[in-house]
Amino acid sequence: MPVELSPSQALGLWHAVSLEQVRVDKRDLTLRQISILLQIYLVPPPHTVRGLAGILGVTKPVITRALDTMGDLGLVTRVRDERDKRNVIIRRTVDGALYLEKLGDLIIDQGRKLPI
Amino acid sequence: MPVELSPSQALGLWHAVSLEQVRVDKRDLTLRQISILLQIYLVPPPHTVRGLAGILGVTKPVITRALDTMGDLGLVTRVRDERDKRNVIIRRTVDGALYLEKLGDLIIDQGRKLPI
DNA sequence: AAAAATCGAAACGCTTACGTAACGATCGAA
DNA sequence: TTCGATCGTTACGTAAGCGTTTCGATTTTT
Repeated sequence: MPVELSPSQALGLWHAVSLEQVRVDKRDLTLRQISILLQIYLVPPPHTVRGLAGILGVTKPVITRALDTMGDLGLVTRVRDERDKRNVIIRRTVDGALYLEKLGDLIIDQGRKLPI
Repeated sequence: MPVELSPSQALGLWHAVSLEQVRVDKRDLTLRQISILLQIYLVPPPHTVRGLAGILGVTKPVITRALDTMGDLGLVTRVRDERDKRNVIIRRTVDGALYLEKLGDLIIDQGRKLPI
């Protein structure tokens, strides 16, 4: 059941959500960080640094730094993989789930408010 | 004619669009920058630094810096207001319009691809 | 057991962003 | 005309981002 959007609806939705998110939340995540966060929470685990780097098309240090920052913000955690100790498994947190839950609500709300 | 989205559709859409935008475009704009860009292009002018700062709920230097960066990227331009020379009018550019047009297409495409 | 491959992180120098405070330029009112 | 208010920018020190390269730890291969 796809979602059909007009050009004005598409950008209008992005506009309203981005604006409200900026107003509500002090944390100014980059698009990369948001992508990582959504990937971790919407796609079944396990998630590794290398895997995320490949999916986003960026280098590994980019992922490491994003995880550092979002870790400080409490949005994700890292745990060593005990089966292969070279790997690090990225795990979800309650705060991260809450952050995305609010974002989802925001998208739904702003979608309802769209004109035309 | 509002857009009705389920929670999974809302976050799924955001996920797919963010991910693809990161992959396609090297410029990693922050949510603040994207908000400014959309505000400039979707809301009738004139746009001033102070006005944008008020709308986003941030300080003026934040806007100035975002305009510096996006100006370097060719996404916006600034012109002195001749009627009141204290003001600066932020103007759209061809590249900026192109950037948002592609983003709009991406949102529409990913909306169509949404499952459920 | 030794060598090669792989993982994530750290180091490097540089760029961009932040918040707060101060700035010069300009306008409006006293 | 002078004084205060308002505009956007700059300056300051700090934090976080980048790409590239190197690193230690671990696993796999030979």
